[in-house]
Amino acid sequence: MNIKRAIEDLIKSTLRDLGVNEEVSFNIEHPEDHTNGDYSSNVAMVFAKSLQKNPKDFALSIVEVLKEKIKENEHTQKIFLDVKTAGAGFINFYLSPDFFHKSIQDILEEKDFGKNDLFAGKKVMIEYTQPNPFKPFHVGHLMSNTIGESLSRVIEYSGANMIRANYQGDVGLHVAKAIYGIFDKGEPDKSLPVSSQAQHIGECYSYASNLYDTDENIKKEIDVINKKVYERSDEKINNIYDWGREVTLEAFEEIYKKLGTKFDYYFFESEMAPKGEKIVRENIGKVFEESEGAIVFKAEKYDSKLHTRVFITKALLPTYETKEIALTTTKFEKENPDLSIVITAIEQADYMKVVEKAIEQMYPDWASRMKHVTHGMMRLASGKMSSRKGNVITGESLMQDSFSAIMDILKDKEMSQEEKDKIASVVSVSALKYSVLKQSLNGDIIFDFDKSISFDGDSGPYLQYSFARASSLLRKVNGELIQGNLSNEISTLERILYRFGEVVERSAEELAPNHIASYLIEVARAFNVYYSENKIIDTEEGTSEYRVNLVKAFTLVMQKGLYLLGVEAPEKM
RNA sequence: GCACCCGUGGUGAAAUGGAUAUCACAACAGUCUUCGGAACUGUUGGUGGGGGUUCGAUUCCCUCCGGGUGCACCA
Repeated sequence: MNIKRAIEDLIKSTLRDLGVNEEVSFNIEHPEDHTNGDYSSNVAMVFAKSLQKNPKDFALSIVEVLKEKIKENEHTQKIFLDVKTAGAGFINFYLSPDFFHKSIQDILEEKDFGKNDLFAGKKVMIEYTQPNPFKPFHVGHLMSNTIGESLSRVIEYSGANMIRANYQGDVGLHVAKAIYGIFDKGEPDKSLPVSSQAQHIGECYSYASNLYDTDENIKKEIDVINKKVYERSDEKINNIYDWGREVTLEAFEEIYKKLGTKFDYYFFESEMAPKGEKIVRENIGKVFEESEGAIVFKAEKYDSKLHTRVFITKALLPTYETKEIALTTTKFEKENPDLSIVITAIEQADYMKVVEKAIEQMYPDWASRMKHVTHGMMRLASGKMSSRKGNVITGESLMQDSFSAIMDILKDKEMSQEEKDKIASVVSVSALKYSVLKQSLNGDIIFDFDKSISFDGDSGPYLQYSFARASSLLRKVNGELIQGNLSNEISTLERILYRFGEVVERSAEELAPNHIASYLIEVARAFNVYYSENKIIDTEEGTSEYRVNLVKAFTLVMQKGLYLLGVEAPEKM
């Protein structure tokens, strides 16, 4: 049952009864302090002004009618304990113990508790991660992947048919740099795991990249390699290219597996260039124009805040912008999604607006279904991370360090090595993902290694720990359970578990996973407090069935919530 | 220079225009015969400056200051 919607309906019908026909939006929210009710509405204050009434008085008359309506219906009579006014004109709704007890039962019984239909019947394509073969998989990619996977799950849970896509840059100058570096520093030992080989290639890239900026002759050599890669005219280069592309892509695949992502589509820049170029050339004079020898799109003609960008260089090479057009049209031709989301760091924001404006001129219907979601940059204290300069923390090394730190904690626990590996992997991924997802997407993340793998307080492992603790508890329950009288004292845990669905819906609506993360922290805290204050398994008095159900409901919500963040819920850790 | 994003305790963050601004880390003080201490309880400390809109502003508008990102042939 959707209690929030029920309250909204009650208020609306009350307003009609009072002769208020205006359509003004009002809030229904949870007061921070539950002594102010489980739900609270500002409806009286919102309408007071236009109706020229005193908000407190108006609130009182609304409450009077509300109470009548609640009494009229047996169902609502059971749900609400009280409705009253407070403060400047708030109307506060107090839910009954009955409601809370029933809500625990609902969580246990409803198969997809917390689901909503915001995206019901919609096909949504989402593109995220976008690493480049021959370059390291750095923490920025980890961030994009984490956000993309979580959003995918949230939208999916809101009813959509999700299609996950990745776009990888397998052509361009960075490839030539890496190949030059491999020529100079040698190939890695091919018996090593692909991740080590990929790491070597990444180092070769950074090495050559520095030389490219500082040594004029080497720059020329790399430019020659770049041309040869493009033409596929040199067998030796082709061999290295084919091997390097495969190895780095395989290494990415291992990372995706650890992170729990599986893509339905892999798009490559190499496939997009010819198609994009054709589209751009066909629209010269209509959308694009020649300027200084290049083919450009003057976006400022359509929107003064945008700027001109080059789509085909005067050396006749298609740019990233052109490939993006091909990528977009390919997506719509293949899947025709109702919504096409692309997730990148915010540095791409203006670039993407220009490209979207160009697409709008040619394919207005598709353009209207595009949505660019940006997130802040991962930053180090020392400044921006750049794989070009080599001052990156790779996603791989970070995951490894996090893994080792957890192995250290597990070393004295009694479990098999295999079990420890599994747990360390699941917990380390959650530590990293949570540190990204707990905050809103805007704004940079100041990257602090110790905090990103912190295991207590506001962290992913804290969530998992509380889940494992509850699971352990449930394993120990045996024997006859006592029905007993249910208490009228309602714990914080009971007061927030039923809100899960509201939080998921809000996250889907705003495309903001951080709401789920902060909700889960509240839930975990509430559980840990409940746990410390209440005896669940009671060998003397007997174990209460309701308490066991409450713990069960907690594990179900936590498990589903962790899933939506892209994290597993281990029963032991 | 222009555009966009961001300024919240010492640090990192939360808060849909609402009530006494919420957490975590750090610091300090407790809980330890534990249904799993990766836990629980408590203390100290905060909205960059100035205007405006509003019954009410961390939130919206203007301005200044500070940080980040982008602005023609890279991706």
